[in-house]
Amino acid sequence: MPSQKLIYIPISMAQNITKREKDYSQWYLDVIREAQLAEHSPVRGCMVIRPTGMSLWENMQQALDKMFKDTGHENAYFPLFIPKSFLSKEAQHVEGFAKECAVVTHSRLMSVDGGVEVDPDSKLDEELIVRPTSETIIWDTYRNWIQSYRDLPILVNQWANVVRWEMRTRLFLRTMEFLWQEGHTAHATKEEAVDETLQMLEVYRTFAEEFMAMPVITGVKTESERFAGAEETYCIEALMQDGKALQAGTSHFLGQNFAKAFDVKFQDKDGELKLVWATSWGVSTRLIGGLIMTHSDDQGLIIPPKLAPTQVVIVPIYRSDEERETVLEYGDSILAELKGLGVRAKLDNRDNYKPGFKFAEHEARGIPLRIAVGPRDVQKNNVELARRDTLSKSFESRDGIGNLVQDLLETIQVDLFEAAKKFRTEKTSEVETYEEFKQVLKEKGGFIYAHWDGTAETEELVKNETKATIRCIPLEKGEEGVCMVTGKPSKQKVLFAISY
RNA sequence: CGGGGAGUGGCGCAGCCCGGUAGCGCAUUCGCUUUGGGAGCGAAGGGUCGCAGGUUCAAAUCCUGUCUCCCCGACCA
Repeated sequence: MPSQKLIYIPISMAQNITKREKDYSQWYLDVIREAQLAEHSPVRGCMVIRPTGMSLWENMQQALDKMFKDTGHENAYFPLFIPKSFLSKEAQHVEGFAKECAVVTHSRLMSVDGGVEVDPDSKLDEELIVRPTSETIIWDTYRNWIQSYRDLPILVNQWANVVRWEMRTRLFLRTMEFLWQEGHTAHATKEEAVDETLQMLEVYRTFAEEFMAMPVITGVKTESERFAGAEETYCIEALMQDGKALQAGTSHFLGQNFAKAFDVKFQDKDGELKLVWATSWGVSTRLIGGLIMTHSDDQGLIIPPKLAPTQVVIVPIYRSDEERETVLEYGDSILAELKGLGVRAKLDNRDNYKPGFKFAEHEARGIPLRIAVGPRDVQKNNVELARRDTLSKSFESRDGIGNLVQDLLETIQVDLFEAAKKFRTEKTSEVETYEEFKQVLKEKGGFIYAHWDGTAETEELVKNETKATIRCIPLEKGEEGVCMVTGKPSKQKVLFAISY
């Protein structure tokens, strides 16, 4: 776990900064700033994603999108605005989102004394809601797309922005506007829809663990944590370095709720008119927050090789123009070799920064591997290779560097996952009594497995008394027992944690 | 939305208590010297002190309102 004190302090600046006490949030914000991922926008609770952050997101998008396509999905795009009446068609759905909607009421402005005001004459007949999620507008559309069982399944995904008027925001983890992907599928049978829900949960698990190197627990949400309008919400839960849990992705089995609300029926093989079964699933830019809080250290961000916009940076070291020329030529040849192997590499030939500065900067931005080359290396046919995750350095032969880098990138990917998993294991406890639960939560935090009687009352009680919530009922079945609070029977232990 | 803290050149801050017209470090630009872990010296540019009112001869400083950010609660991907 990072010391939470400071990252990236130029010695010359230290005296100015060290005065400031830093907590985990501040550390988190510092990583974002030093890695140049994002910043606050002039609008409350929103953020500007900088190119560095965007290319990271694009890599995540690309990997996810491929996994969606591989499982038979297609991309589509639905409108940003949802007529107010649509939202009220599914009772639970409105209830869940009503409190956090941005509402468009007018369509024009007018000049008044050099300023502008809303033109009262432009009031809309029906207000438009800026989508907090797209189930309603999509199911309204699906009604027209679906008549026969031959029209099913519909397997659609949308990459979009959504707006939720949050009371309290946090860069990446909870912004008012965020980028995400939302899959919306329609099926002829319940079994097929349930299978789809579980399949997408597995896609998310795979992405989190194999690409983000972020271990997750898969499970089902309790009724109180369920998505508004869903029959069942599945999720992946990750553990951050400060011991708090992060819901990293959700996959919902929506039953026939939206089909009923939007009157989406199909004629089946047997000639009968039936309601369509639905799923929806999504992950958002919150994943970037999860990535930061899983891997970063006091030197800054650490990006797993598979997602890193730049996987290897080559830093040339030289004194004279003559040396510069030889070293850059040497660096270029390495760059060409790496690129030829499909490695995302860059040569940092900026002339206005010294090598030490570049080392620190690339570390802050989380580039997995660094190759430093100077006159001595050229002479010996060497390179200096430095790993971001372990901060270790070694000298390697120039020959075969491409393959070595490829291997090392894979190693780093695996090591990051293993390190995160080790951390999670250490931060995971299993308790039998409520006393033990409270003590562990206070002293150690992290994930706690405990028996629960399955009632919302007990869940609520634990939440009120300890702030810990049931993150999920793990899919991996455990043994039966008795509830730590009430002593009533429990089918299996559930996962508790304090969450973001 | 309730409680606490904060908004001053691009970034990080001091100045505010006790009003007198803005300063430091970093960054930027130019020059010379430097370059294997965040370079040195010299010179230069850049701020109507979050915004709006008020008090005053005079406001970054005092008063009121408002917006935004951070932390703690309630809400949530």
